Amino acid sequence: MPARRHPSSLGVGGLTMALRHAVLAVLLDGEYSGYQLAKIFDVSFSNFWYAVPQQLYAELAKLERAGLIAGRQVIQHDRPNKRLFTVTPAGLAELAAFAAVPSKPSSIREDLLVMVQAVDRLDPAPVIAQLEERAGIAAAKVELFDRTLRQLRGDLTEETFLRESDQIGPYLTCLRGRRFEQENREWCEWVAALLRARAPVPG
Amino acid sequence: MPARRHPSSLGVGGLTMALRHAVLAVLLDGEYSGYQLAKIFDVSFSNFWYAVPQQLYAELAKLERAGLIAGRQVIQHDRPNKRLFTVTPAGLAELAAFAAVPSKPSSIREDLLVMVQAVDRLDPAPVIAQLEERAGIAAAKVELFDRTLRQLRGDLTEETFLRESDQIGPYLTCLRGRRFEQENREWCEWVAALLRARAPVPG
DNA sequence: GATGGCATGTAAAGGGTTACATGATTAG
DNA sequence: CTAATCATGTAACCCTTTACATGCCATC
Repeated sequence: MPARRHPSSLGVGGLTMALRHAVLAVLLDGEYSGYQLAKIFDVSFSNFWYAVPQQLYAELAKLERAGLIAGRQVIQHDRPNKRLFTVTPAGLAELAAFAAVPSKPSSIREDLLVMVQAVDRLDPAPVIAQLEERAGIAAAKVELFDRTLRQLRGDLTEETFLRESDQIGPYLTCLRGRRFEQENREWCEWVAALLRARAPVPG
Repeated sequence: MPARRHPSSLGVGGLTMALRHAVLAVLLDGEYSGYQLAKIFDVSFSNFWYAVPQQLYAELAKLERAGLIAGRQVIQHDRPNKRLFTVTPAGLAELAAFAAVPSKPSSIREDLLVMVQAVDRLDPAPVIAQLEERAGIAAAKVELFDRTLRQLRGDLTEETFLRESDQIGPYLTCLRGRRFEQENREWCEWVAALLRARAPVPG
């Protein structure tokens, strides 16, 4: 049986490039360096994708080799030099092709939910502690997203902004992030209170 | 040069076995075969983790070798034989250790959000189509979860069930899944309508 | 005799996480 | 002098995904 293999193309034919399109989408907003992207994709800030710096530097290199982004060196005297990247026409075409293909719903995979699933047979105390901590983290993200939303829409009301601005994509994804974290917060607080009421723990 | 390392190492012999604990948590509810687990972890059913059958068979083999679960052969005459697995005391201890370690928030990684992020520079029509399709999928999952919740609580009201049952973990995670899908549905519908209003498309 | 559900895997490729590594400049 | 921020990577390992593979039984 001859194994049919794809020549592991560095070029554009790939089907499931995960990070690739997220980076392209962010770079549509403007020029960024790997370091700046790392902050945008940081777990405590990202509203639609998460990645660590190492991933981003590797992906930027691949994207540049594939001609989907172009980098330019920026000499700085007060700090280390950096390279800023922009999306090329080929990169925009790649994004358009990506958006035309039906996407699969993302997997839910959350360690905290695994713990809650098993909580009937475990000591609830550490689970309660983690739920309460997570509720706090979620609340902080809600506030962060609210600040980001205010900044994005400037002086306009949300309604006006969404009707007239030509850059609403980041606003819409930020709104989704806000809703998710708000739900997360409410659920964590509610479950923590419930578990506390059932099996009171000191502290 | 001796180790110059960050003080942020968590210390606990940190292997990040991802699926492992999810499987253990589900097997706490009772005996299941790989095939049955595959249905529970299926994308269209799972409320807190998602995995394909191949992953599960591999993980079950590893868990059994590690002594965290025990399998027993069940001879069937009307259909192929199967192996049912249960959690061993060592497996329960592993879960308890897992629950005691602070968990990190899960990454948000959603192709559809990447498309919305970039929608200002793309043809909105396919994005709108996908948002509407996703809203329908989310609505179906909400209904599925509602049926599951009713089944889990039986004749009891939710309040009574949550106060008195000794198996509320699966119910709580299912509630989280329901909330997530409901949010998803509302956001997708809202964004689709907004994009339609801004750039009317035929159809 | 074809389809569909039950039941269990192997192999290869792709993507993500962790650990390790380097070096500049500014603020305290 | 120390820490923090800026800036960029490499390497190894682990996890996930996709494709391939097998075989039984019941029903239509």
